[in-house]
Amino acid sequence: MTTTYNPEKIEKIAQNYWDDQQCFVVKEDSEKEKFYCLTMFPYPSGQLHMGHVRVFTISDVIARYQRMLGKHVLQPMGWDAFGMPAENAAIKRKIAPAEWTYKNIDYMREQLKRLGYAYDWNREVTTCKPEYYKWEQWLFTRLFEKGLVYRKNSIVNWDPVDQTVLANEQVIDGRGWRSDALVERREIPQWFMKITAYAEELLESLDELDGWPESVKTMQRNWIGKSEGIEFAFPLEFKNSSLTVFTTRPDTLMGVTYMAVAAEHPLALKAAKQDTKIADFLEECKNNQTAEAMMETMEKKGLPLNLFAVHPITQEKIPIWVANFVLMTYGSGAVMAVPGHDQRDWDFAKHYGLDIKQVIEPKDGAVIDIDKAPYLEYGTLINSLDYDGLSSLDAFEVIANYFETKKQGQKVVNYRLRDWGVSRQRYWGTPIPIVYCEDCEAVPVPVDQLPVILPEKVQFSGTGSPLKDMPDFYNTKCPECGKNAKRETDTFDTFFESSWYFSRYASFDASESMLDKRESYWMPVNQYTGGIEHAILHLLYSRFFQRLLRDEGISDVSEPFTNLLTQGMVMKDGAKMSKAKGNTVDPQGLIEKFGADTVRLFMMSAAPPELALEWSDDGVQGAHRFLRRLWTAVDNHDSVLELDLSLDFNEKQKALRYKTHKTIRKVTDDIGRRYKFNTAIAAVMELLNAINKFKNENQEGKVVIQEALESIVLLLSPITPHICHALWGELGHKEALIYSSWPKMDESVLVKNEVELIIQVNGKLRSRITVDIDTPQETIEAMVVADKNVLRHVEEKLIKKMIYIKGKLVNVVV
RNA sequence: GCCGGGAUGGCGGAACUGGUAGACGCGCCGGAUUCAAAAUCCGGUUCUGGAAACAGAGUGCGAGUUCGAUUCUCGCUCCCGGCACCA
Repeated sequence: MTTTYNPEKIEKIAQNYWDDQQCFVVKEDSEKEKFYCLTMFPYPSGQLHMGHVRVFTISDVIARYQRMLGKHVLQPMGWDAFGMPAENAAIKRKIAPAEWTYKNIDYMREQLKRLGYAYDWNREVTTCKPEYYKWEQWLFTRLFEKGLVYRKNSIVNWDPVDQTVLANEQVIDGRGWRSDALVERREIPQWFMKITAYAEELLESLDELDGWPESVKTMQRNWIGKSEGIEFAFPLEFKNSSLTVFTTRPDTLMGVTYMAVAAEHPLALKAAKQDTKIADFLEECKNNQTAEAMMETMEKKGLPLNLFAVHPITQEKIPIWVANFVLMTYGSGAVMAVPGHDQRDWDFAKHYGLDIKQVIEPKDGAVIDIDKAPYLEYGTLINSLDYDGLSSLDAFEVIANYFETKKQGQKVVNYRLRDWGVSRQRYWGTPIPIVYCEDCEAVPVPVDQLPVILPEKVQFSGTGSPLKDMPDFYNTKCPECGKNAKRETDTFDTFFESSWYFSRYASFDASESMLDKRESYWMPVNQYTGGIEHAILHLLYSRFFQRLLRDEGISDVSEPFTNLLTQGMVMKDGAKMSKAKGNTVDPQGLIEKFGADTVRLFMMSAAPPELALEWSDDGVQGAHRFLRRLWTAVDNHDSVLELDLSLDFNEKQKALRYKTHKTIRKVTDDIGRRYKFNTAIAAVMELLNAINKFKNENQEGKVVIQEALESIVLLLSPITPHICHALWGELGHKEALIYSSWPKMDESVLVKNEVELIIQVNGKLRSRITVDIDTPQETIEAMVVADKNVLRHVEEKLIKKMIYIKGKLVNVVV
């Protein structure tokens, strides 16, 4: 009797089975090797999009595969629930962010369940709940006591019409996205975490992260941006003060022809008081956007301050300029400009007609025209008085020593990494647990008063945070002196929540502490999967947080993620699929039409995980067709309950067994080592094609087909678990597939004594011969020379040599 | 601008360690089945020439190394991601 493949029905049956048997609920079990398989948790934006389906399926395939290897697998799921879109929805739809968020979570949880992921739903973590954010408030107050958090002024994008702070994303061509008003830079006090205190450790331990992609480690190294240089002062002319600069190229010291300071630098601010042109320029700089990409790509502009520094060695007068490209946040906010040997200094000098001096020449003494382009390499010093003839490297030491002995400067290590600004002038986030008191200043909220709960019933005006209009929230008593005081109304950056959620999954219901001893069973995460767009910020902050937890004594782990898989984005119309860009494809329709297995299979077969995947609606059909063919193949087969593989098989049967075991080997390697699910699926498709071509003649044939079909069902089960659950029963098994182990390939089936050799003439394929694997080289060469396809291409030409790669090819060079 | 990726048939991709370019799938073409269609099954499908055998070209562009390069080196072009308040 034939049945048809009905995904909706069989998927429900499989999911109910896993649910009833609590297959994915895990407890700590020291008897078994644990495997913590994690994906970056989603922001509950409304519906799942294809990027979610892709990353969750990748992780689920790995989790189910590891389970079949006998490991004790934890795969949790939760919600990165704070964030801007909830506030936007609140303004647009007049619905409170909390209500909108919880509704989205409920909908998306159902979508995830429909896709059949092997999650332990008992451990679900939602970051906007007080029982979660209470612990980051607690940690923050601990770090406050330790001096690892501090408050300082920093710059934000200010929308003067909406009277609100804008995210970089909300600034479009320098204007506010709603108001269209020109955005201003505004300095406000904000809270910072001292990630720079961990810069060296975060950098060094990258070397030991063998399970991370090299590209991500390189990005993090460059982001931390360690550079060794010297810091020293240029005295100011006629003044009893000096201008401190940092340079990585002290060897070019004699080539300094001007200095440049940032627009926020005290010297610039002072000069502006006497000169309206300078004041206007600083005013103009206030419209520069805060994003680094904007700073770097804008036109380089500057003005002389009519101030001069004195060169510490030559005593020459050096003009000081203010320039829009100098960053107040890096080094000392001032640079010594060496246009002869720095591209940006050169561009600026050319534009304003400043001197360009060559002080380095190439090691081979080649003559270069410094007027055409700066010379950026290391070399030999020239035009540098006593230092002439020194190499750049030697000069670094000599000049550094000169300043150190004169006590005018010293060698320093600088990092590009800046401290993490965690304050956000937004409502929908974790309240920063600080109280401001007139007498006691900033006071952390004591543990017994935590959590500081974010009120969920709010009205949104669209201008600024509603917390600022809620006296019930911000009016309080000072925890130290008891006087009337005001709460901080800023909230944490949402990266705060996502920097430790992975540990909380292990101690998901701990109510007395942030983490408990279950954390040490599960952490670190064995396999972390997520988008490449998180290569720096999220992954670096998480590595930082893990060290904070370690140094707080609540974790023994330093590195949170042992292995990292960065999956490429799902693109549509050439851009990342995202809600903000409005180019999303809703997976729901596809699931309803074809079933979860088809969607999972298609996502995994369309591209390898790391590659960006350009979405196309075609191809889903093909995946579905394959599953139907598989269903039919099992349906047409009479199952053999006892697999007797010691039978005497004929050549055709041996050939199918060879294919079966080669496929097991390939798929095991593709899923277990390479994470190439697309080629694993291709190999399984080939095996099914081979089964369908196989003409069965007898009982031995049935055994061989049974073996091949069982292999397919097992190999595919991490990718399409529902159909495999059903087919496993069809094949005669009483015990459910979920309890099966990963198939083992039989080496003896793969022994072959004949091999096909590729014959090339001058590297081009001309013929092929099949020989016994042990044929001696001389015999093979004789066969090659006699081959008529080879002869045609050799003709009268002289054979110069023959290259023989055993078991692979012969190349005849003429 | 800086940092990290990517580019292979009509399309998604394969070729893992320098050794058969195009596995597998989509699409398309032809055939079988059908009153007809859908579905299914069989065959073909890089381009050019050829009935075929076969020949030539071919992995973004330009050089180089090598018996042999999609793979390594150098120089470009274009696209994507990140650039610290999108998550």
